[in-house]
Amino acid sequence: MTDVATEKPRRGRPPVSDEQRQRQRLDLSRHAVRLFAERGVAATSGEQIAQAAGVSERTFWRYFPHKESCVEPLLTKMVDAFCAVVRAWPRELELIDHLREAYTPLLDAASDEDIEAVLAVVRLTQGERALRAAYLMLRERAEDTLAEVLAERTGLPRDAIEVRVQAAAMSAVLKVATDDVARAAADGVTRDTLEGHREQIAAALRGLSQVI
Amino acid sequence: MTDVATEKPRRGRPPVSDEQRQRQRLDLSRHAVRLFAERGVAATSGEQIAQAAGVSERTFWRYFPHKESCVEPLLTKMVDAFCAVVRAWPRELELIDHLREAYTPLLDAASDEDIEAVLAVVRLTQGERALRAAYLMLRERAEDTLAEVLAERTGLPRDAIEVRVQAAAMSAVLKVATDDVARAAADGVTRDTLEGHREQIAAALRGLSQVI
DNA sequence: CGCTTAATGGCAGATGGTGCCAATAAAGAT
DNA sequence: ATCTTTATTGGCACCATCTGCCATTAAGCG
Repeated sequence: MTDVATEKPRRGRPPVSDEQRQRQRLDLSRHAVRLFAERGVAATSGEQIAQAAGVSERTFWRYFPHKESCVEPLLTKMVDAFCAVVRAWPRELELIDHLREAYTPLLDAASDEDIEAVLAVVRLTQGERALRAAYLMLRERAEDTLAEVLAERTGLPRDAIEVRVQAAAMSAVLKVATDDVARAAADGVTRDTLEGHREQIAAALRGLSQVI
Repeated sequence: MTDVATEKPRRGRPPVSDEQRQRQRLDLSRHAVRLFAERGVAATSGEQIAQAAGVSERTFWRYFPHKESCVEPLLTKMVDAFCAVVRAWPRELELIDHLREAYTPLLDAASDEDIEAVLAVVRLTQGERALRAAYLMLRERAEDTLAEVLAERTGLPRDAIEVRVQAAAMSAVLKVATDDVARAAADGVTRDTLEGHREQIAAALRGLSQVI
């Protein structure tokens, strides 16, 4: 066998592409979040979300295992952006400096027109327990990515306690700073609020090194 | 009015004491966790938990708003113990030293005969998504307590970003170390595993200060 | 024992979420 | 164009989760 996935005569309807599926999820996500914000999570039924997005309730439940996971597609945008920046962290630079010059995912409007939506979701998680739980789970998944980067950097094994605790701490920094910027953006996102975010992260990192 | 709650002729059946209620919750909690461990969360219905504890399903749902919150009474034991130790942190001591001599909640069997049960729950949260979410929510609530202590110590306001990020980081340290000790205690809790826990926390704290 | 209030249990009902099957859609083969 | 094959969708039945409502019971007190 030269390639495992090579010889496939491929008959019948092909499965939809992964990007296609993600786009569908994102679309459903947007409708769900809008409804969540308007009337709260408890008062929004899966049927209503499905109807708003123009699909049957049954297929809605196929795209999301739980109602609260509707926030994932939007929230991962932010978390993934942070992880990507950390992954690109050059050895010779201090983290704080690297972030200052590379972490602009919220400013880079060209790369993401959902900024307001993402911040709105983060704000929602501050009041809706179910959404907060989903958010925290997402963050913990992201810790694995951070741990991998840190492991490579320090030469320690991926599951060394130092590595994992540092990853968790970095994640905490982003969490606190993000909560703040989301609150600050409650009434309109201005350039200032977004630029303030980087300074928040910087301040948080400085605060972190003062631990003990 | 000398006291707000003073003049109460108190007629009719008195409400049960708070401790009584907590004990009932803890009892339900133990049954629930045992069933969760035996057959998984999804395969355990509220009705079964109620039956095991000898109450009606209706009153079970009055004690716990969600099935997963059954783990709270046991998990708070551990989180609260940590918070209490941090609260007693004397100004003149390094945190790491204070913890070394004061953080023995898991060793102090006299104060808590549920050690094994607590560790079992932590282990459960590592495989059951729903329980993990409840655990993370609990931890985030505890961050407020930690933030309060840190605020008092540093003189900064309770909601200063440095304070909150340090609280989150401390919480992360405990989380990672606790996950480890729970895993280590998978086959029986020995004195060694428990004493190792303090060293885990120490190692984690050292790792934390190396961030950047 | 009556009176008052709190806790409990039972029942109905909406919502969350899954398994199953029929219907439809999208491709290649004939 | 039609047939065959496979993937997605929708509809339906069904169990579990959780809530509101009311009757019943328990616990105190005069």
